[in-house]
This record gives sequence, C-alpha cells and structure tokens, in this order.
Amino acid sequence: MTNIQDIAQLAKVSSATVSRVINKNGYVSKETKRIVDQAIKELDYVPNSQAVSLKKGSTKTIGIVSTDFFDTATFLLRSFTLEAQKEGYSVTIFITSHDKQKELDALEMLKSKQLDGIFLLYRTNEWDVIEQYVKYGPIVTLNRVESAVIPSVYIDQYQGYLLGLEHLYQSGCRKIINLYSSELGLNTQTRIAVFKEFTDKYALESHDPTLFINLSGTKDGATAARWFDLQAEKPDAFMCASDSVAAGFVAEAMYLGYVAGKDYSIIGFDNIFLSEMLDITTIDYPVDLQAVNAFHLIYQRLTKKEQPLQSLDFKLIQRGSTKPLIH
Amino acid sequence: MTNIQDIAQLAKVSSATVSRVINKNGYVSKETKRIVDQAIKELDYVPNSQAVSLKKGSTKTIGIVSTDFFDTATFLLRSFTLEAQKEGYSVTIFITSHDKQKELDALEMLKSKQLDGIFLLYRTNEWDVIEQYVKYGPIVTLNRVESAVIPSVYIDQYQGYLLGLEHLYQSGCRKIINLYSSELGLNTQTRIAVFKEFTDKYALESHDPTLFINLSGTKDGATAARWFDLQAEKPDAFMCASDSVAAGFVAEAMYLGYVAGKDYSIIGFDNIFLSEMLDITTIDYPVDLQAVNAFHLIYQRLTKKEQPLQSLDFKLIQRGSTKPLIH
DNA sequence: TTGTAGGCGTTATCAC
DNA sequence: GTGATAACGCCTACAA
Repeated sequence: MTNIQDIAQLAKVSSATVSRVINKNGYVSKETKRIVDQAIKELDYVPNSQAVSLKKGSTKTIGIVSTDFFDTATFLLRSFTLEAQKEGYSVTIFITSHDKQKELDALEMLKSKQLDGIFLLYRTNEWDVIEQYVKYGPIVTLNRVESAVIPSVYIDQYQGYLLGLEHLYQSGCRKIINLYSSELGLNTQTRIAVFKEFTDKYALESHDPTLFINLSGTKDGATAARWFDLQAEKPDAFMCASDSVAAGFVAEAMYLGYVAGKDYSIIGFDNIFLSEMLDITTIDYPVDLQAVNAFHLIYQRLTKKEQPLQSLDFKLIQRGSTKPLIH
Repeated sequence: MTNIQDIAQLAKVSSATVSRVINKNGYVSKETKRIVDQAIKELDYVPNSQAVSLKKGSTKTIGIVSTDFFDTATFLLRSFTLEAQKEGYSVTIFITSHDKQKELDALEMLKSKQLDGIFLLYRTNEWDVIEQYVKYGPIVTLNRVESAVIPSVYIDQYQGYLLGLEHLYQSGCRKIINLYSSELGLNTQTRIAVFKEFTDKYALESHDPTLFINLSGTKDGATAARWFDLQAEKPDAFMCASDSVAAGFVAEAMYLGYVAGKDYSIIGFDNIFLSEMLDITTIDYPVDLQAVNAFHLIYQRLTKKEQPLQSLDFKLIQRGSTKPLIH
C-alpha cells in the first residue's frame, strides 16, 4: 500500500512536508504544496487511519449500545448517526441481548481506545460497574439515572402523560385504563403516580396497575384488545405506554368489531408511523433531538467545544382514536 | 495510560514475553505466564487496539452502508451485526441519504484501512465507481448486480411473487392490480414480466404498470386505497411490493369502509410485524439469513475460511386479507 | 520554509 | 523459553 514515504519520494520532499500539506498546518510554500498534491493524486494516496489514530489517540468513532434495536431505538440510532457524521464521527453499534458480558465488551473498547465515547440506550449491567468506565471516555445514557458522572438525555414523561390523561377527561372519558410497559422502569413508576394524582383530582375510578403491566409490543396491545372484548362493563379509554401497544390494540379491536374514537378512546405514545397509519391520537416528543443532544454531550466532553442543547417538549397529536373535546 | 512496557517492567520480563502471553502464541513457561497475568490484572491493563490494528493491518470492523435505515434495512442491520459480533467483528453504520459523496466517504474508509469490509445495502453511486474499491477490501451488496467482483445476497423475487399471484387466482380473483416499488429497480422489472406471463397463462386482464409505480411506504399504500375507493368498477385484488404499502392500504381502506379479505384481497411482501398486526397475507423470506450470508461472504474473503451459505426460500403466509382457496 | 528524528503501542523475527 | 530490535505509518518538536 502506498504511504507517506512514497509521496515524499515522488515529490522529492520529506515526509514531514507531506504531512503538513495533508493536515494543513505549519508553513509550506505554494509551489511545494502543488507538487505534493500532484503526487498524492498520482499515487491515489490516502492516509492510513490506523496510524493516524494511534498517533492522535482518538478514532473518531462512537459506540451506540443497546439491548436490541427496534422501534424508537432505531430512530435514535439513525438521528445519532446523522448528527455524528456531520462532525466527522463514525458510529458503531453493539447489541447486548441483555448479556452483561457483551455490554462489558463494548465498554472495554472504550478502554482499549477503539471508541472515543459511548451512547448507552438500554443498559444491562448495574450503574456502578458502568461508572467504572467513564474514566476512559464520555458515556451518555438514555435511561434516567442519578449519576454525577454519566449524563442522561432522559426526559421525564410526566408532562406528556398528563397531557394525554387530561385530553381523555376533557373529551368525556371517565373510566380509563393504563397499559404500562416494563415493570421496573422509572417511566412506569412515574405513570402510576401521575395516574393516581389524576384520579384523585377528578374523583375518578382507579385500577390495579399490576393487571396491565409489561406490555410493550403490538402483540401485547392485541392481547389487551381481547381482554376489552370480554368485559361486560367496558372502560371508556386506554392510555398506552407506546404507539406499538396502541396500534396492536386498535388493529385487533377492529377485527373484533370495535371502532376507535367511537366505541372506545385510545392514546399512544411516541408518534411513530404506526399511530399515523392507524389514525391514533398520540403524544409526540422529539426522539431525534434526544439523540442529537446525546451526541452533543459526548462531543462537548471530547472537544471542550460547547454545543447548545435543545429543550424537549411534549405535544398532543390529536387524531381519530379519541373523541373531540366537550366545551 | 498503562501499556505493555509497564506490564513488562512490573513482571520483570520483556515486552515480547508479555505480548506472547496476551496472544497465546510462542512458548512461555507456566510460571512467567502466571506472573504476567498477575501484573496485567494488577494494573488493569488492556492492549491499545489502535496499535494492534496498525500492526496487524486490520480493524475487525465492517461498515454497513445504506441510503437510510428503515423497515427491512434495520432488520438486516440487526442480523448482520449479531452475526458479525459472533466472530468478534464490530459493525459501523453509514447513512448516505442518497448523497454520492457520503457513500464515497464510506468507501474511502475501506481504502484508509478503517474498515475491513463493506455491506452495501442500497447504493447511490454507479457500479463502476463502486467497483474501484474492491481492491481495498471485500464489498458485498444486497442489490442485484451483474458484477464479477461484487457478490450479492440478492434473491430473485420471481418465485415469491408468483406464489402470491397464484394464490390470488386460486382464491377466485380475476382482476388484479400490482403496486410496484422503485421504478428502476430490477425487482420491479421482474414483477412486471412475471405478471405478464401470469395474465397470459390464465387469459386475464392486465394493466398499465406505470400507473402504480414508486409506491414504497405506508402513505403510498393509503393513497392507493383512496384511488380504489373512487373506482366505479373495482379490482378484485392488490399485489404489493412490501408490507408497508399493504398495511397503509388496509388501514386507509378500513377507514373508508372496506374490509380486506371480503371487499377486496391484498397480499404484502416481507412478512414484517406490520402484516402480522393487520392480518395481511404476505410472502415471507428470511431477511436475517440474507444478512448472515452477507457477513459470511465478507468473512470468507477476509479469512479464507469457508462458511456455508444458507439457501433462501419464499413462503406464502396465508392470513385474513385473502379469501380461502376454491377447490 | 523545510528536514531530521523520536515516538505512539504493539507484534514478529531473530538471536541467544 | 526469553529478550533485543525492527517495523507498522504517521505526526511534531526541534533544528537548520
């Protein structure tokens, strides 16, 4: 493979001069620059990035680590990568499949200098073991975490969730069921708390949260729809933890003969294409901005350059799966 | 940062010995191995992978390049990464957004040794410029391409598509409309040809293909459904290029009052969760195996180790969006 | 404005 | 079995 020496030889200069031309630093006369550029073109030369990395101590590569890549994770991956590319960084992905060792492998790459930083979407190891690695490079996470060393782009779903509940109330719903996701997640905890506040405020009927927990995919939504079908005394409305669940519910309910927005109301969460496709009211929040912020946090720590973080707001996207407001 | 010299010093041996211990090659006595391992543990040492890469001339990293990452592309990404991880490779992703330069940037990384190989999902540049890069490392693609140097894991949709058409015919449909995807794609060409054969065989009515071309997302499916609604003389059935299109059609048609499998028949393609969710008959083929094969092709060229490729078969997944067969 | 030379951290080929 | 030592390809003081 052609290297910097070959260029130096052909251009009849030293390798140092060639390096200066390539990196555009240090003095080099117009004429020699021309000759060197010519030689580079002639031999079709491009610097060996392994050598550059070794010398500079950075690979300009950031890892994105998750238990798996579905739904929102793929959107985050996409936005994060696009943002990283703008600054000349590459993104390499790590799927842990809930395997602690695999997550550690990725973390070790930070230590072995293969990665400059890590965006950890959904973790598997305990926080204290993950924190051990921040001394090797910046780690940013999506999870909510109280850590002095690991910043998070987590956004509290409190506001968004309340937005949905209020909308249901204003449109006349009085018996609302929550479809929660992961049992242990802090989001679920938040939702349970918010729902209690909400039912207290309007003196509404509450329900046992444990009956509708760990629902995350479209299949879980379909299961909930079949439950709905069997009830003698049916609830007014469903508040879902994700669009996937809402979509699964709506699709299955449709086959059972129930029309969303008429026979019952339902609200999703995330505003991905599923809710748009099935005309489901949902809560929107900027997933892409979350990813952009994650990159900026890492970039800041890497370069000391400040990059402003965008603030993230929830928005209710009103569609056909809920009734219009009562005035 | 602690390096191999530090270990050598602490263990009172030379760096060469330490290297032997780490790489498990060459002779080293049980006792010294013990001492060295001890020192490594004590200083929490891990080899700098940049230096290893430089020395060995490989980064154990493969790039996956696509215009974007949606739908099937994310499944391919996922399966490919899982397979690569098994052999100790990392995968870094490149989104070109149809920008030729961005695709070239990724290709250049092969040249600059940052990547050992590339899996090119959806290309942007012409094949002859892409072929220039195979001398720097293996490139495998998903597209169908007649190239001596770029192998493809493409599978001819002929069989799968015919499977769908025959099913429609056997269940009584006589006026069938095709919803094609990308105008220039070879898959579309294949489909148009197969459809002609099919209509000739059964002496059925054909239709102008250009009317239903470039349909790829759920929105395009919805548009087609609205067209269907407006027709005085309606077709029996729709054969779609993807589940996304079929799903968009079914969802929109539902809101317009048409029930799939009753008022019309429709078949998707890909068998992703969308078709399962909306109970749409579809054509299944193993996307994951395609990705696995892609990795194996790259791996073979990188290591000279043979890895058997799996054969890929189409399968009709019969669901509620088509009528039962007539006996 | 340009060249020399040392070093980034590792591996591999020699000797011993 | 083990230890010097020369690469791998590049960057960057420091000299000239």
